[in-house]
Amino acid sequence: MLELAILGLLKEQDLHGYELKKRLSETLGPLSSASFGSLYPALRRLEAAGALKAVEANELLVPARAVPMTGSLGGELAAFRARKPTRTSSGGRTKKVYGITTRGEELFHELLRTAGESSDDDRTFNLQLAFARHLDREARLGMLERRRAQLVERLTKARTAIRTGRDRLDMYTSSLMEHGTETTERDISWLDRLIAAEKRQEDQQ
Amino acid sequence: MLELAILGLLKEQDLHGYELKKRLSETLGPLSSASFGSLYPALRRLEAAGALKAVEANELLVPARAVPMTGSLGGELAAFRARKPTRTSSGGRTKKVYGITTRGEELFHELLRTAGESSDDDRTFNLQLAFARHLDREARLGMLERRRAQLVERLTKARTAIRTGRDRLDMYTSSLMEHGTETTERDISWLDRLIAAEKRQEDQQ
DNA sequence: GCTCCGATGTATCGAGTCGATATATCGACC
DNA sequence: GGTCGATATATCGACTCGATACATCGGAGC
Repeated sequence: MLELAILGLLKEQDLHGYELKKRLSETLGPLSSASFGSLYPALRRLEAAGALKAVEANELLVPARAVPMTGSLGGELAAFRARKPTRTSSGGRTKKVYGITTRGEELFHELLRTAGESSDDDRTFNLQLAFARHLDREARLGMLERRRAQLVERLTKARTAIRTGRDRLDMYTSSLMEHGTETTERDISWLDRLIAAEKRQEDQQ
Repeated sequence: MLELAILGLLKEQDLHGYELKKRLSETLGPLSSASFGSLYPALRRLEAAGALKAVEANELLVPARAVPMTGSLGGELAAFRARKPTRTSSGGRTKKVYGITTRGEELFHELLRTAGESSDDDRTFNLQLAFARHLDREARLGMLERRRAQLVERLTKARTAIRTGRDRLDMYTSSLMEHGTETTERDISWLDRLIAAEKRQEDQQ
């Protein structure tokens, strides 16, 4: 769900593709990554869906030297158009800054609520949690409980797999599975702390 | 690296697609998953590369009732050919059992050694470890150390991201990152135990 | 000044994966 | 006899990744 990440970041601030990519890999760290090969198509998809609009197409090709003091807008435009053909095809230093639309905000909340309902993908949940502040307490609690249930199920299956494959499993595989279940247990405890904190705040209102 | 998982499973036993899928999602659990949409193309790729060969195309369409006692092989074949066209296109209960070739064994070891050299993908490493028993101690130690280095780097980046984004981060995101770094720390400790065990055995020889 | 390099920036391509779906058979249960 | 769920192979469209192409800018070094 790259769309969710894009919309979430653009909700806070208008950004262009390259900057978006940097924030995805730095700020959101390994929670989302994403490459240009998926980012730019995603931006076009979202723009086509009316969730984004190109706020500003900042042509950095505009020379630094001052434009003649005629104040003529026509001259500006002519110069702009004249420069365009120098770009043989795509690319270059042209910035395309995107902003989120009302439709985009709606889509964002839609994705934030429903993503991860089917599919217990870790990265999707991380992304949802990273933007959980945009949800009301009830939806947030629902999301956390749903995730908890998924992890409990995963734990059950993992334990069954360990019990079933006893003896057949070599040292490395069993160590891997053991460590995996411990990690899942800790994830559940962590979720429980988040849920408890959420309910505490609910009571205090 | 679905190929690695397939080759690893077929190294132990000849299997057909559906059974392979079951083992991938049950035995190897959430370490690998894989869907039919990637499994069958992968099988065809491996077969085309000469890493696998179809050991047995078990036509379950063969009727259970005994063939007339003529002992005529020609009759058998004719009946077999006659039944074929009843399958309009693909699918059905026909089993195609695959076996690994010498070329496949080579490819397996190649993948086992080199996979995960670039890209610190968790699932790839898990898969490598699950088949680590097929490597010699030296290669195994190298693999573990390489993974350790990747996790340490990930930890450093994560800590920098937390320090950099202090204050700007809301409660949910910081909790997520905190929990992420703790998990990575535990992964490193676990790796250290595996490395230590490996070196202990090395000494005892 | 000049040139080369690395960061900035948009974009596409091929290959691989997923989830959904189509097709078909089998055994079991009512 | 008829439906249902498991077994089985296969493809489709949508999405993602990593590599690559193209293009410009700023600075470091000569």
